[in-house]
Amino acid sequence: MRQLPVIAVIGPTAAGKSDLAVDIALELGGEVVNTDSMQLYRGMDIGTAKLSPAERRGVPHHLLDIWEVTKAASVAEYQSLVRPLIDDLRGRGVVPILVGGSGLYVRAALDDLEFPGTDPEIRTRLEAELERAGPLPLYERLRERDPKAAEAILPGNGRRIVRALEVIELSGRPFSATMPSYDAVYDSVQLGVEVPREILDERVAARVRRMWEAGLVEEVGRLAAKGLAKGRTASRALGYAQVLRFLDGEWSEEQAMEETIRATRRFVRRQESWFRRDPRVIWLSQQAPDLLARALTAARR
RNA sequence: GGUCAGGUAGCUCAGUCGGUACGAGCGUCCGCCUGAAAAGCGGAAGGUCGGCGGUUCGACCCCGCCCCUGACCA
Repeated sequence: MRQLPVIAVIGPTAAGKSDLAVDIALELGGEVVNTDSMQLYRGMDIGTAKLSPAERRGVPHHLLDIWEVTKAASVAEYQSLVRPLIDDLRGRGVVPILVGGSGLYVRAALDDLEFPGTDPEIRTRLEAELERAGPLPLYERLRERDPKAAEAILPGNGRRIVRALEVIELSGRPFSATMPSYDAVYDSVQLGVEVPREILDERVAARVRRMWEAGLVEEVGRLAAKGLAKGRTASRALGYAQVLRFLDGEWSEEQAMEETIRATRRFVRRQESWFRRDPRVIWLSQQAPDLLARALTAARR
């Protein structure tokens, strides 16, 4: 019997990916693999809309709750965890069903992406320079050393410029040598869950309000005690960043909630434009009554 | 009823001592980004400057009347 492809359920926040993934898993005897950068954090449950154990309906979920909030997220590290996991599942004849809205993480799992390494010393030095002189001098240097990379990165994007220069210095090769492609390493199918924008925006607002009712503020308070504010990435997560500002007295609670809705909407737009450009994605309307059937058809091709 | 303040981009507001609105932030739309990707970066579209008259070569800016909003007085 032919092995089923790796399935990835992608799409914007609040589109209904997690539930569909469980549906598919139950149908195919698969297991779920998280591709969401923030659900990797332990204790970040309400704000990341992590499925509760009951909602997982007995389907094993992998790569949830593996990082402390003080840990800085890293795609490269994520890749080193997810690849062996996928291999293991396939080895057992289990269909891996990836779910999550972190586009780069999905690519890191599925595609032939290599992350050239990092060096704290170089990184620190470049970041200090960025702080001191702004992005332009760094950008000029990048243009000299790697014109192709400079073309892909905008002059004001300090963070990306620093990373490119770091890679060049570290590897002695141009950053552009390892730039992305759409070459998959697995036989895979990406299912994009699509929701009309107006409806999605409403779902986002409703979901954020529900998070508040479910105790997001208390959750953030608990994580704050564990050093959330010091976490370079976790403290920036949608909802968490805003509640931290509320807890600091900078914003009212109402304001924190409104800002969370606004920021989530912006995020949704970015997710859509990221996923839209990948021609391999098979888009399915979340509204279709036979969504699961369509998803299974697409998965079996 | 009176006094004062104000009516400029979808929203909140700058601005022009009369010479084609340099507007800004937010929102909207579009896009970019390989070790922070729920982060980071960029581009675009939006205005007959409350209405009607008047003064002027020329008014969003001056004058008159009107409408609307807010505060205060009665």
